Amino acid sequence: MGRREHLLKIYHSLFERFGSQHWWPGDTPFEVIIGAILTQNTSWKNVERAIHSLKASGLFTPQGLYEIPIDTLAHLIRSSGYFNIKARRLKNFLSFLFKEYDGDIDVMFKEGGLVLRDKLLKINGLGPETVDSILLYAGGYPVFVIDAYTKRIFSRHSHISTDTDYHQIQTLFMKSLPKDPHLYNEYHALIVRVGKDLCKKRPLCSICPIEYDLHKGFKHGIK
DNA sequence: CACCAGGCAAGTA
DNA sequence: TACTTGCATGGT
Repeated sequence: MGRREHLLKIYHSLFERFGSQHWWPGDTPFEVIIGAILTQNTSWKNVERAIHSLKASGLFTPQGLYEIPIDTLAHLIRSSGYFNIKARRLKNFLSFLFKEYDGDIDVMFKEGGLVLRDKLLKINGLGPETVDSILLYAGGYPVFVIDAYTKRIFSRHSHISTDTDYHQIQTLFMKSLPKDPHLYNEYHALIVRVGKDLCKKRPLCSICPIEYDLHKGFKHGIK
């Protein structure tokens, strides 16, 4: 079985088991972007509280967050942890948004995917996972998001080695799978879903839907 | 009590 | 370049 078929098979078995994950939770692309920054190394539960606080402040708009003092912003997002550094990261993004696109998210997403990705990566505080989450889940670009769960699960199941870096893993998925934002959306969300409990501790969990596929002949990871 | 959560940048050698 | 550390709340 080829890589494409195998990755699709894993996807289908995950989808069959867990169903649609309805990602990204958020009412607007703006909210998705803010959530992507706030959820860095942080549970989504704590991020929800922070977003709730931001909404309650009445300033949950690009303009509102652009204008409030950074200390006030830090206070509002307290529950998401790392609030000082995240307040700065939000400010960095908003400064970029106003400087480049007059504060208009829709205008920003008119940029080509590769161009926008490079620009976002230059913002201090936005790394590859945050940027790709923004592109896929807020902008609808066909970009596969890689995270700690993806690395852990797919290395444990021998599809990649433990030292395969972000870009290599992303390339593996994107070269193998059809360039479909909906597929990338659901696949990443399902990986997070299965990583949260099933694949959490054991090197290979017998009840993990991915393991079933593992012993069917797919042995080559990259490198 | 320890450890983790939908990372990233900065410091050190 | 390759490691290590700081950031910080809230749940288990």
